[in-house]
Amino acid sequence: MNAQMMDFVERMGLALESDGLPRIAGRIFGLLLLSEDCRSLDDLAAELGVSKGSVSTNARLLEQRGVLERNSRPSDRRDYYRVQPDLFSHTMAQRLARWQRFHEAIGAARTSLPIRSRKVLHRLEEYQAAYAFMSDVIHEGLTRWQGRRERRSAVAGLHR
Amino acid sequence: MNAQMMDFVERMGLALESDGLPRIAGRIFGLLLLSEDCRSLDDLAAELGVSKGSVSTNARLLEQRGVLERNSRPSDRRDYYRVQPDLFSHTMAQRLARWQRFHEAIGAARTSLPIRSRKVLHRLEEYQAAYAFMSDVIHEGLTRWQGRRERRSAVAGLHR
DNA sequence: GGCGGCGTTCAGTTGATACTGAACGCCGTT
DNA sequence: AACGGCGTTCAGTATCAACTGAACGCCGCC
Repeated sequence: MNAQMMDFVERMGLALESDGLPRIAGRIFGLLLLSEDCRSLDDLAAELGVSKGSVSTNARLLEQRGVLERNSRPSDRRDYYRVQPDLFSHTMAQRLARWQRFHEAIGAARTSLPIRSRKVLHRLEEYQAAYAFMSDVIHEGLTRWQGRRERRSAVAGLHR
Repeated sequence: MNAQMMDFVERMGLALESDGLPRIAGRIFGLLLLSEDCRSLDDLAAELGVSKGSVSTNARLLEQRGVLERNSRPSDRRDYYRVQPDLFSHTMAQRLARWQRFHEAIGAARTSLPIRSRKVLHRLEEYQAAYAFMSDVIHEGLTRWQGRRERRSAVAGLHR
């Protein structure tokens, strides 16, 4: 791994850290983003210079979040990781889900809290309406994008 | 402040904490979300049971992020805070901006890193294309929503 | 010019969590 | 059945950031 790649990996470490993930998770992600093939845990640990335990924990974390994909090979006990092929849709969906929890908290407050002020009630209603609207917009956009994607890969299939 | 409100405030504290902000910032936000009028720093500190210093720092942080708005009153040296009236658009724009930084890092990698693998190159290009597409979708949706908002408030103005 | 109320700042403490490294369990092989 | 390679787990450590509370600077008022 050359210096520029290490730099990129490190930037990804910080980027995902600011997203609430451990820094090593970000480094794993960055490294796999630049990797042609799947990589084993020991491979990742060696390349990043971190302990095997950290790589194991964080790779599984990223897999659970839909960022990485774990593969196995015949007659090989090792686990291999690579970035989720449909990375974009997964991370987008992930963000939406996290956002929705916030939205639900406001909804619960609006219905179950004894709110006297009309101004406050109106504020919460408006926020929820805006969320619902944008949620639809984003979901609709995502399905449109996936449609394009499938069409393109179908065409690419024909060219093979 | 009753128990249910404290519960909501606390939930907001955790929610914004998972977004990279201090917990107290989330609590301030939650409290102001349920408040009819502006609140002074001392007021917030007393109601939340935290130090004045924390409230000062975190309220300014939220103001800088476009979440809160700082007001002043004639012949009163105190600062008053309330939630940004157009909260939704601001937080949405904020999220997009943070996301774009991530996107730019990938763009820089794609152009300036010596990437041999076509597979990797294609992966990065696809991610960027998806980002560009969704960024447009979201921006377009936001302006549409703001249009609706203005029309509604204009109608409300007629009814007054 | 002293005084009190206000927001800000900063050193110190506390609390949380990422990370290490060693121990462990599992399993196929010899 | 012992061994080696693999992933996982966990106690211990180190690092980092939030939060406190006290000191500070500013400003209008008595």
